[in-house]
Amino acid sequence: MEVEATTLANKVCDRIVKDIITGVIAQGQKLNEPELARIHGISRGPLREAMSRIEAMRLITRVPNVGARVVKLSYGELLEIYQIRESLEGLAARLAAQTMSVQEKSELRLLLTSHHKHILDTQGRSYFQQEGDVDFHYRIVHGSKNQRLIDMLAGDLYQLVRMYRYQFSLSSNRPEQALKEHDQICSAIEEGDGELAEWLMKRHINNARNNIMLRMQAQSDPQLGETP
Amino acid sequence: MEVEATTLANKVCDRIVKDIITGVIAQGQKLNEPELARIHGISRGPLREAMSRIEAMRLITRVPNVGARVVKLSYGELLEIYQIRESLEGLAARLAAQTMSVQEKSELRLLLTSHHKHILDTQGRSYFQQEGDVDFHYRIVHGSKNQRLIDMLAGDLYQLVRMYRYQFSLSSNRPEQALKEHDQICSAIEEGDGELAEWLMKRHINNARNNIMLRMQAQSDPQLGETP
DNA sequence: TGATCTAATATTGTTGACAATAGTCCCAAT
DNA sequence: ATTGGGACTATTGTCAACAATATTAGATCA
Repeated sequence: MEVEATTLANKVCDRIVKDIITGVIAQGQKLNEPELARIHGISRGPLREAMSRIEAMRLITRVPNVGARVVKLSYGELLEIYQIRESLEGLAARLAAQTMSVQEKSELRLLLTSHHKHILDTQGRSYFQQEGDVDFHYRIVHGSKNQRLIDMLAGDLYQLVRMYRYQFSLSSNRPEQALKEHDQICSAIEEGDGELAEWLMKRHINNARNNIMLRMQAQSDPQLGETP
Repeated sequence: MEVEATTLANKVCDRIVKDIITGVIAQGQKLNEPELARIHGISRGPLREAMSRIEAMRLITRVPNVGARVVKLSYGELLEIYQIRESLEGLAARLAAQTMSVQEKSELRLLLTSHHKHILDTQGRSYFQQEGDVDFHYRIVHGSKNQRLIDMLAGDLYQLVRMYRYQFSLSSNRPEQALKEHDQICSAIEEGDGELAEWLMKRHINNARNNIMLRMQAQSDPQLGETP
């Protein structure tokens, strides 16, 4: 049983990232180094290293001699992310269809059936659905076997997406529809039809993006115009 | 005249990145912290922060308690990068065609004419051609106005591409062809034809990728098969 | 001769103190 | 009353020493 060697900076990095994503540390909040170090029981050295990493995944922004703040989420940024996801996950789906092993494909199908069951059980509304969605996309990305693609998506972007879901309460209000789209994508992958898988995935993410834009309008309409 | 405030870690980070890209620090080489710190005249604290950042842009890999090494370049990784570039820069070209200002478009065209002149002058073979190519792509990416896309491409991927060009001497052996493709892309952008710009950009990068694969085969063929 | 254990060395991880910069608060002057 | 300046505080940036881990070299035994 090999115990994974790690460092204080790593562990604290993970904890802080989790706190940021779940909103324990609010967006836009200033990060005070001595305070954070005290909270996590380490000194400022490793803490600063952890913060460098968190900065690299763009969860915080740092200004020299001033300090670090948690990023402020906006619908605009979220749309940017979804544009990129559409492109990259389309690619991932195509590659996955071409290179996934039989075992990987059957595991993906298994995941979908369990999601289906879960949606029926909870009548289509549950927190778990969100993480399930991430799972599905996560597996396809890994199925692409393109390590850099995997790192870009699973490493950074999905963290952001999870953060938005937590804090904008972006639970999909169309779980059945999403599941159906997942099912189509899965079928295309099973059949090794890369082109179709890519097309379906892009449409799937574009649908989600449109969904976000609708919500965005609904939320900004009541205030009706910021400048007369 | 506002002097940009910065930190030792930042400055040293830039210098080390440059050394890695240009091969002053060879691929696969171990990075010794005390030695590096001495060379750059700083202590290990800021140096380690710089290294964290360099790790984040995947120019080095770190193992806890063991140390950091410069990444080893491989054709496989390069192909991975080009797959991603094809996807993302296709997107960037489409967005650029839709959102670039008149001024940006004319500057892009100006850049191309200067490239054309330069190719004629040097009869199609020069180091500058490489950086010129980066310039062209760089501008289109910025024209997309998608800040996250800009960061992903200009921040990390292009650094890698430049590193490969330096160390694999990947000078394009088809500068006239590349210029022609650039010209087509530029025209599509000028006309605001996003779909065409995307398609052309994807084909352009795919061509470059095929070019790399050819060279890769030519280089590995002589050894003929690693396992009988 | 070769392998394995052990001690010595080098390198990385961590800490607390010091220096430099930015933010604040209070006071005075118009 | 408001604005400008200056001292004070808080926070970030940097350093050098210490602790923990990995690597290396040498010695011992089969």
